[in-house]
Amino acid sequence: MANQLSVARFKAQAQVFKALAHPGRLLMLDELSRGERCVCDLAALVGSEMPTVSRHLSVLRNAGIVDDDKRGAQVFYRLVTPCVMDFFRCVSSVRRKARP
Amino acid sequence: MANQLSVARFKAQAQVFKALAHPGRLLMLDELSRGERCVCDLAALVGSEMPTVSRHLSVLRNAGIVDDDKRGAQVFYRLVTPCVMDFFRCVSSVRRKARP
DNA sequence: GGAAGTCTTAGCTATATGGCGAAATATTTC
DNA sequence: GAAATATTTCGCCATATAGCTAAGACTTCC
Repeated sequence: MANQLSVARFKAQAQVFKALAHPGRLLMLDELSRGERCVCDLAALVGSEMPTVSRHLSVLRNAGIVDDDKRGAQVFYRLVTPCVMDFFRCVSSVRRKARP
Repeated sequence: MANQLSVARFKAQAQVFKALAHPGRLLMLDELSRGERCVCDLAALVGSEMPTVSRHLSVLRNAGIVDDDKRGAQVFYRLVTPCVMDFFRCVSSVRRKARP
């Protein structure tokens, strides 16, 4: 059986993948790859209610993928680790091999 | 609001991330990166019952990440898209920026 | 300071996911 | 062909996730 150290490491890594495992969150990340956006912008983009979007953003923030910056009444989110976007190329190649 | 095409694309991508969003499955993928393994090997590795492991493997197979090869009474799984392993480096850098 | 705008938190419900044991299926061995 | 081995599928329960509305907190505008 695997040792505890690697189990803990994979548990932490799984958290990051879990944060990426939602279409709406990927859509928001794609948008954030072109610059910071406020919550209202992202809510309009994905077409969900603001509380829902706020929750999604907190998931991404807790995973260390985005960061927030409150300016006035608005909160702007931005991508912390742009390498996340590089995943998509590989994911596309995975998808081409997926069975329906 | 986002167009339907990109929504569909992100939905498919999210499926791949969802398949990666489990510590046990990451552990198995790490093992498979060193060569093909039968289900019983992987079950011993993660320390779960075989039905559980078999289910995890079918998730990975449906996502296009692994493929199976039945030889005799055993079924061997192997990594189809090794680029998946490259994710881990980036994920590590994400984790270092995550808030606890 | 009250109204309007922006965002988050809380409470609720519905659905998805993960684990197990039991049962079904396929293969080898005797 | 019966017993043993390897794997998958099924049925069950417990927990996690996602969406909503309502309510709370903060900022700006008048």
